[in-house]
Amino acid sequence: MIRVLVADDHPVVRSGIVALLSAAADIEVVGEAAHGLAAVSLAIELEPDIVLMDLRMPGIDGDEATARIQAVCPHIRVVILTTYESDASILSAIEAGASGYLLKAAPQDEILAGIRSVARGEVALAPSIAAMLVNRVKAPVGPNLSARETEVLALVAQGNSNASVAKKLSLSEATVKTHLLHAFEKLGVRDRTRAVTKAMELGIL
Amino acid sequence: MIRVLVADDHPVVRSGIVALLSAAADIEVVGEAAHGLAAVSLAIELEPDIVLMDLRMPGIDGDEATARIQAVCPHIRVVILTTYESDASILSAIEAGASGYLLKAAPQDEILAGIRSVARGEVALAPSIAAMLVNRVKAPVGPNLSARETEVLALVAQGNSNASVAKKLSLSEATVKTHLLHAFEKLGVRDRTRAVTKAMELGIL
DNA sequence: AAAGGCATCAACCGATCGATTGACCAGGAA
DNA sequence: TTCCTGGTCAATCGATCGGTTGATGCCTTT
Repeated sequence: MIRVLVADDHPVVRSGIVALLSAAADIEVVGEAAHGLAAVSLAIELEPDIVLMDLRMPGIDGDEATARIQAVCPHIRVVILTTYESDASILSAIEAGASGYLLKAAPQDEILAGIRSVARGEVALAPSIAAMLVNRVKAPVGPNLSARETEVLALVAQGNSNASVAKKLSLSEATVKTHLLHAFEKLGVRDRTRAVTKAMELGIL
Repeated sequence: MIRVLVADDHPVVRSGIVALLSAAADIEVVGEAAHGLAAVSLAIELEPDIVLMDLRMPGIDGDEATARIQAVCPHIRVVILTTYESDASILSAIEAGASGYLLKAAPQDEILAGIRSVARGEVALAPSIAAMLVNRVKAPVGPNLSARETEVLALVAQGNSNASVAKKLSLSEATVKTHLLHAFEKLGVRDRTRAVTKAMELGIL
């Protein structure tokens, strides 16, 4: 019997998940949490095999909750079940120690299969997520702005002029320009405004 | 008996909603749709009292589906049940003809109460939504960019120069500048880059 | 009819930006 | 060591932008 703790701040969604899990003969829902903090304390108290967790929750979010659970009880495996499939959220969830990342949009048996996979010690990823991660690794085409370049671009995004950025970073204006130009090249862009929007699209800012 | 059609692309969520509704003695779920188009055709076919609809759906989204249903069957009332509470999505849903806007984060009985309200001909809004609308009306502090200003700013966000924007909109450069300056004023900003990021923060772009 | 908001355009000017070129230094990889 | 990357800086110049002022015409509201 796989013992599962369900954490989701939406009552409707939570009850839907619980109903789905309860209907499976080999899965037992041992607890429910409505926010991140409750998920952490319940996980420590109940020691479930798996925590099925939403990312967006009031207070501390799924990432943070996952990290805290992993810090105390590394044997508990966390599976993220969420609506979103943005690059950033997936990566940060996996960094936080999640063993699975499933989408609410997935068919129900896919979700059940994912939970069983993780219970067996495997890693469960939704197909679209897996594809995305493959792309990440395969094609580092994602423009790697250096730390400095990102820093400069972030200040530009806030409406600072080159001179203003230079002052805030204790640099010469020439250096700021250089960093920006390098960022432009990497982003394939010709002006600061587009650089900022593109960086945002790519999740760099 | 209130006859309800449930439209949501997430199986887990949909079954949760259906379970909730079915448990209510005065509500009957007459159909389920997994995407916007199905919601429209099922609504027309089944003529439910209420369509309970998610906003984000594959193909045509909740807004569009709502508008189409209202166009054909204005007596069917649409209630949006979603995760999001951004200004823009709420307003466009209401514009599309929705009679209610509830959040999945709400307690279950609040959702049921909302459906019953709409069935009685009232308008049901989640408390936080209501508060937001009040603020909208009370404090038009939210910068209202004119259509033209927004259009210009959007092109600037894509990296277009003033001249380039002028060309694309068949305007003189002078006019583009004027629009941008007005946008700067309204956004309380001094340069184009910050204007773009601020507009994004405010959900204008 | 008058007033105000919006869109349109013009001319001007100083400030800023973007492009280019070239330079120096530190640190890691080959 | 040598090569390469990343960070630092400078000088210059044309292009672009932002601010300002002022003007016209079209709506809607009053």
